[in-house]
Amino acid sequence: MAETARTRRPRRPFDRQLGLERAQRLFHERGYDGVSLADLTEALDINPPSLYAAYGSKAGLFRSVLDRYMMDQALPLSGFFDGRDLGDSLALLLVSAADQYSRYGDCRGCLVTEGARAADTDARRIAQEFSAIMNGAIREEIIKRAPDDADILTDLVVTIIRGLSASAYTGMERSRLMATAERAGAMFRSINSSAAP
Amino acid sequence: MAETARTRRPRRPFDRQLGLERAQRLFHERGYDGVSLADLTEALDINPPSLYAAYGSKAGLFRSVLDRYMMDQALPLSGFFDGRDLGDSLALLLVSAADQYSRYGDCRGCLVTEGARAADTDARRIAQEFSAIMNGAIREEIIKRAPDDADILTDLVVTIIRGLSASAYTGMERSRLMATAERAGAMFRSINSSAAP
DNA sequence: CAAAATATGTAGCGATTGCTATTATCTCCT
DNA sequence: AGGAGATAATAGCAATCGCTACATATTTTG
Repeated sequence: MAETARTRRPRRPFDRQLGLERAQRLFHERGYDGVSLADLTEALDINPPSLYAAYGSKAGLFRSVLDRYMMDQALPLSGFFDGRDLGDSLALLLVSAADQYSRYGDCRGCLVTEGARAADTDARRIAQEFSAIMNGAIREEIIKRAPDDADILTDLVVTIIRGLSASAYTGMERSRLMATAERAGAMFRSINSSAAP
Repeated sequence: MAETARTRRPRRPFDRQLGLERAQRLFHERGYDGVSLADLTEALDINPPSLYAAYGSKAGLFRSVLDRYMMDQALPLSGFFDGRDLGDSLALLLVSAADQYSRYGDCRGCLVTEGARAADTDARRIAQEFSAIMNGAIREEIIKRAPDDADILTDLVVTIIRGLSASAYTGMERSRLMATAERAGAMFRSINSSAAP
């Protein structure tokens, strides 16, 4: 071809880990549907073919991002539950979630929870896989302490966590979110006295 | 013009109220971002110019839909609060929300709450306007009964409602959602004994 | 009954979507 | 140094996005 490009700009292989980091930030700030390929390639400073070679697709990149997110942002569940009674553990879980969901400036809420209702079918399915893993892990901890109430308690905790994520994502300020989680947690502390039907 | 169309199909003015109904269903099932103009014009059985003449834009149609939704699906707040103590009122509010969010087949969760985190900027802003109205109304009822705790209690109830909407929207089955709301409500019933700091 | 006003259907706009065929450049290995 | 293989950039694909100019049909009005 005639090759207009004397302006062509060769480069060294890009850092895929750094790319994941930047993509995570974007997805977290704007949600899967709110981020376009163009946004991603610009943020990672690469061209579309590189992105596809590295991550397979936009949804594939999202999956890799969620993997990374689960690795280094997943709440240390067993740490919450060890050496505390169930009510205190669940309270701590809620407060920790609220803390994380409002700690990082524009990356509010839970990336997985919010991703689970993307309009894009693939992204939603992927996020819901991760969501099921998280919820299953919570259930496993609860079932050890309250086998009879594990299902309902898990549903309740997970639902409140989803609420915290939603409130964080839609802009509730950090201090109020934390107070909300504290208050919700306080209700769990009386769990042993009010749990029995 | 040459006019290929002897197949052209004239019609009477379309029913805008019925159009709103069908659009509401679509937005509720798939979310704002998940519904395209093509989806809408097909569902309403009209052409794009008619949609724009009637509702102004996709976002304008969404606003009209939310208006309609608030009119005939808004929970009868004052009914919940009259003649009950605050804990019972809030419990009833949660259970009623869960009931509504899981009652209508594929239209799960709260249209306003879910709309408030659309990727589309306009849709999000519009839904958040309505959300603020709803939350304000809840706060007004609470403030009459517990002026000192109104802010935190409102945040807590609203956050749990958001969680119920999220759980419903992402597919939690009705019986479990209802049980979750019941359980969350039960925690509010002890509110008078545990509310004071 | 004809003209004005209103609302429709046809067709397609420019922009953006996620994605890829092809080509140029780099690194590595002998 | 020079060829082989890997990885990047250019350019642009078909499809869809929200939306609109224009012509045709219907309804209302004088």
